[in-house]
Amino acid sequence: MNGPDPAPPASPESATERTYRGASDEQRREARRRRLLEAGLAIIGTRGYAAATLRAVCAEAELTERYFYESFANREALLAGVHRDIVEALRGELAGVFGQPRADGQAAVRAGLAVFFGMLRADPRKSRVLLFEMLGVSAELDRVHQQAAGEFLRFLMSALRPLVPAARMARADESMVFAGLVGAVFHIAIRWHLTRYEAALPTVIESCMVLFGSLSGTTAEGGDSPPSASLRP
Amino acid sequence: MNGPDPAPPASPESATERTYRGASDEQRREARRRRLLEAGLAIIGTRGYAAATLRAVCAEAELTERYFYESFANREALLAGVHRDIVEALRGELAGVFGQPRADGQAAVRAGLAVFFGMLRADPRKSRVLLFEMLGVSAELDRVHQQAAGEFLRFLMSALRPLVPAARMARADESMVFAGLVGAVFHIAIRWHLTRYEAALPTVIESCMVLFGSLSGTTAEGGDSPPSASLRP
DNA sequence: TTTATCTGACATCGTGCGATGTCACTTTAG
DNA sequence: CTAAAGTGACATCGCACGATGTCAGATAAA
Repeated sequence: MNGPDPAPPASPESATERTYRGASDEQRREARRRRLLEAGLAIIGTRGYAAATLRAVCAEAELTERYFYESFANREALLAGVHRDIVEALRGELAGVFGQPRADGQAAVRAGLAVFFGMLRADPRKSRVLLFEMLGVSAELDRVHQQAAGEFLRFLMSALRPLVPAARMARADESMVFAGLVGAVFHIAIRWHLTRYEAALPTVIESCMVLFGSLSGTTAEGGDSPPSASLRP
Repeated sequence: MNGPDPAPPASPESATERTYRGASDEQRREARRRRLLEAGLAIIGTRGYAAATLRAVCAEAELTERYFYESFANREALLAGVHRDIVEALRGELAGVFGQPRADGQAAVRAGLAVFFGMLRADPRKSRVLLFEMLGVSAELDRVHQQAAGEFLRFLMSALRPLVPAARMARADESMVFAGLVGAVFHIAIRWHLTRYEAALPTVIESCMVLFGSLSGTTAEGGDSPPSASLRP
């Protein structure tokens, strides 16, 4: 009567597969994870990381604490996950802009800046996570933040580096200069956020281009005001 | 027998004045405050703001909790105080550099950068407080951080603005451009800190000057390498 | 229907927080 | 000397945190 292995009851690693409410194990896990990430973005992006307590996040996601630890080791991992989603969305769009080498590097950089600032203004919660909440939490997250800045740095260098005369970098460190430019863009974004996105998007982009333009040898292209030397406010 | 008001026992505001161990009320208060600030710098600057618990700070300062509340309303106020000391020390030294208008604006900026980066390298704890621990704690401290960046912005504009041709700023926002430069300097400082101050100070300064140089019309002054257009790594 | 898994609400544990209080001891003022 | 003020080492309170555990009821597979 004993059939050939009728049930695999205690399979190691518990590879049990079972549908529940019409969704597989993986699908349910992933759905919960996405809900937690969305809740994390909602809370961290509006009230800050300190307000993103376990219970607050779980209440926002309408899940219990157990499912938090199913997807994240701790609060910090949630912040890292939210940040990662934002950075990957940006990277995806920027890769489309900088993917193939363009003839006009400046135009590519303008398009990239439009993507970056456009996304931040479209969802200020992402601004807050990307620009404010990542620093000072832990050394690990500081590193992640720096790594994300490095991503943008590579895009910038790919488009801008061929335009920079080597003599300009004589006594400087090239990667440090470009890192400074990324910091400039970030800081301008921070100001823009704190001033509630008051300035127009083209003004923001052109302000960045002024900084980039100092690298490439090109001077102002369409100035209509006289080059008065010194003016006091 | 009842003399004319022999004792002012319940004077309002308790304006009692009395020396203790050779120091007045105010002097003792101030000494305790300074010890707490030093303890705060030691802990926040090495283990982070999260590690600066009330009891940890009081233990480091060799004072009791009562004296913490004598000088600070809460932990956040301590961080603000530590930050304020750092910013004021920097402002004092920078005021000496940028105080009177110089003939050579670039030299003034170089001197200012040397002060800034020199202080950070001399005490990396201050770097950490100034560049890492201020962001993401609270909206109030974000504002304080932004205000400190504004101080540096004013120094930078005072020395650099007369050199910038107005045409360069045609479609940009001037204060936004300078804010970007401050952000660039901060970001370079962050990288320098995270790489344990590996690069030489003059290299750091010249990397900043490359960014500033793009504003003023001046091109490279002492380049000894040929202006090869495009080079691949 | 029975059995095993999944789910959600809640309890528990240790810790640190802000805040306040207690009490012996030291130092100064009268 | 005596009384008052300053000091330091702790204790205590209520609360919320991160983290982990418990257990009854819902759901699907046998």
